[in-house]
Amino acid sequence: MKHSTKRDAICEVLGAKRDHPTADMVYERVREKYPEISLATVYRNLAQLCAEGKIVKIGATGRERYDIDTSNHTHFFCDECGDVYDVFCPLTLNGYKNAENEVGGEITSASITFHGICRQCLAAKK
Amino acid sequence: MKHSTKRDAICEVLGAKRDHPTADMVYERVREKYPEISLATVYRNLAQLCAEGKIVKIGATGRERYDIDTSNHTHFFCDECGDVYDVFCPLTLNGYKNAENEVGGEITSASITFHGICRQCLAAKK
DNA sequence: GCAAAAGCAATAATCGTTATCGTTATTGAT
DNA sequence: ATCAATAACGATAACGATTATTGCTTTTGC
Repeated sequence: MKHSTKRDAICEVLGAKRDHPTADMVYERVREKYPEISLATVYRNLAQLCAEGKIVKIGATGRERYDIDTSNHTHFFCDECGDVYDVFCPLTLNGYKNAENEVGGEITSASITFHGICRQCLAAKK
Repeated sequence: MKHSTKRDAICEVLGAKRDHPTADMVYERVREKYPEISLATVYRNLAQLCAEGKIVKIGATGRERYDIDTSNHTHFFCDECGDVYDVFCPLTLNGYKNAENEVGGEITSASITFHGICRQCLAAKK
């Protein structure tokens, strides 16, 4: 992979505000610096960075979101505003081995996601 | 909600082979009995049944899958063949409360999904 | 500097899903 | 049984997110 100014800008955007932006959001933010960038370039580079393991795609149905933090952590989706927050506190899943026995195959990963209402939306509701 | 022959057929298909079919798969299977059914009708009824809580949509990025079993259980996605299997063995998640404290909001649900290689694909690899 | 390879913008195309619209089936009251 | 209200229907257009294509432009190793 060659060096690219646009890809740098995309990484910079992902690092600056870690709110797990969508491709569109990344596009809008990069455009502030490079107004000529194309949405296709954003998609292409996001896919490329994912393939390289430099960023991670968060499985959000309908609209994908991207996270530059590839360390092991969980995500909390606010069902009210749609924002995504990180959860770094340690979580343990018991019964994992039984699950593997039940399916008979090999479980390579277990993903946990939280849904609910975030602090701000909770406060706004009162 | 009025009674409908097509909706019955869709439920029947979902009940017959519980392999968590996609809308397309449901469409193909219902067509064996009702060749004139439209894909739109399938989507419409699947959405309706979901809204009624009669079936459940499995969050599979890109292509949704449907499950007539609304009881609490987990899903295992085979990354090789794409099939989805049920996991009924009990799982417990520790650290849940800490997560809620960390985000400050209210966690209403936690979803767990497994990924890996199913029994068949594992056997085929040897 | 120069040529090869990767990157780029613009845009067309694709995919899964949803909305629209004119017609048909189901229902509950007569 | 009839009839009007309304939900459901099929066909298809539209939609939003993403991917592929194409012809041109940077970047890089030499």
